[in-house]
Amino acid sequence: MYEGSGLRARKKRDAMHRIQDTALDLFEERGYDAVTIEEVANAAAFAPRTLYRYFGTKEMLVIWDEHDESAMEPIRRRLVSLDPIDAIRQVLHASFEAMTERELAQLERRLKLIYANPAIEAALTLHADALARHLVGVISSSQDDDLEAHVQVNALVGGILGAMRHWSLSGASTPVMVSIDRALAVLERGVGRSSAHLRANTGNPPASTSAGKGKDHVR
Amino acid sequence: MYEGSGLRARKKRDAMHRIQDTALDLFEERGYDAVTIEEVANAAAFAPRTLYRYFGTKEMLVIWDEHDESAMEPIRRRLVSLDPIDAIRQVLHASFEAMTERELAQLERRLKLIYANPAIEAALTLHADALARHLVGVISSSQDDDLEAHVQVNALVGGILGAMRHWSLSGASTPVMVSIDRALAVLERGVGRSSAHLRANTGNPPASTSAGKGKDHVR
DNA sequence: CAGCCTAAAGGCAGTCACTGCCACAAAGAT
DNA sequence: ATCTTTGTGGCAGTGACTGCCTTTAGGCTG
Repeated sequence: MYEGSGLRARKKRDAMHRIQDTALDLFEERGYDAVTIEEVANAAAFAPRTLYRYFGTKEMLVIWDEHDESAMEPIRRRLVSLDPIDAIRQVLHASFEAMTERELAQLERRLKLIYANPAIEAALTLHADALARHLVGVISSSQDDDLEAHVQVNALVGGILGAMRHWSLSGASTPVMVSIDRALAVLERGVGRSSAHLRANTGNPPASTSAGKGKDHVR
Repeated sequence: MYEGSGLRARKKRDAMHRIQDTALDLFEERGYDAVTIEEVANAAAFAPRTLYRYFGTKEMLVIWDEHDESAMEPIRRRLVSLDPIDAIRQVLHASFEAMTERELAQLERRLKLIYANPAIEAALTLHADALARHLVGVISSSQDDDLEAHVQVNALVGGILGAMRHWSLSGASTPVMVSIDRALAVLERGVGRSSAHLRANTGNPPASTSAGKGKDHVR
């Protein structure tokens, strides 16, 4: 596993960018589902087998981000002294500021495709979930309560994804980071409390017994 | 689309239960990945095509819960007057109390399989996510802030899933509902604040510029 | 610079989840 | 009993993904 430099590494990264660009073109043009991996491979002049080696799955052609891999370390570093929300916020802010115009445009392109396509959005959720699991490992090893770490990180990741979806559904007009910032604020305040619509009952039990019929288990 | 009664409906539900039981047996015995849909179908004496019609996907053979479908209404009803956390908590409590011994055992069986198998866990995440989207629709139509609804519901669902995973990873010894209750408490308190490890900095900016290299975008 | 070695790319064949289509059977209405 | 409707079974196909093996090319050594 090589890393940053080396001709091989550069060649691979270049290839991945070319392939992703090609894929985004085709997906935008004809729809994600209507394009097969083989077509992308042909258009990008690579063997299908190679696409699979690079990206693993079809969805990753859209989801993949060059900088994702290197983002874990900074987060991990900050988690030692900061709570999860602040850690994520700082790293995200730094990332967005470091992005070029071209990268930002590419990101929006990808996000639009993601949220226009349930299959890709699903894959993104999974991807984020894997990241969450990673973070849980970091936190709970240096802290007391395991369950609390699980819940906090999962809620955090879920909340951010929710913000991104909302951003996408509402036209993607403002910068994504604004939505994410607002999401983080909501999470800090606590899920129960809404800004408007304030109420005082935080724990009265009853309501219908007639609804006893409506069971649910976990999901 | 029929509902509760009618002989056809009963027959279908019975068949689904039989098929799910068969599937769980096989999956536990030989591992989820090593069992094909066709084998499940044969063992349960149904056509593969029928399994797909009933369950849609292989993962749903494990995830499916008879009562899931009827659970949305009670939640929706409570969301009018309660905040999301209280609504979910009440419905979940009611559901668990209404469960028979046999149903509870089956639930644990399913959960063990789910969390022993990344593919199924992924599908569960997606399933939960779809439910979250539903809830967002209910809330944001009767409330002011769209984004807040997205974030809250997503965080809520994410947090519950986190609790369940933790419960599973830590041996599944206590009742699931206990873990979920604790998760809900964490969410109410706000993601930033941990119970122990209290700190006072909720918004100081800096830290490394050296970490500017570590970018990340969104996912 | 030649030649070796290791790692990556291409090609092939196969598996399996999932789908559309059509013929058939059984539930429910007349 | 007959008609209609709705669900079921079988068939053939698609396409994502994998293991395996061959070939190519980077990267290092003398």
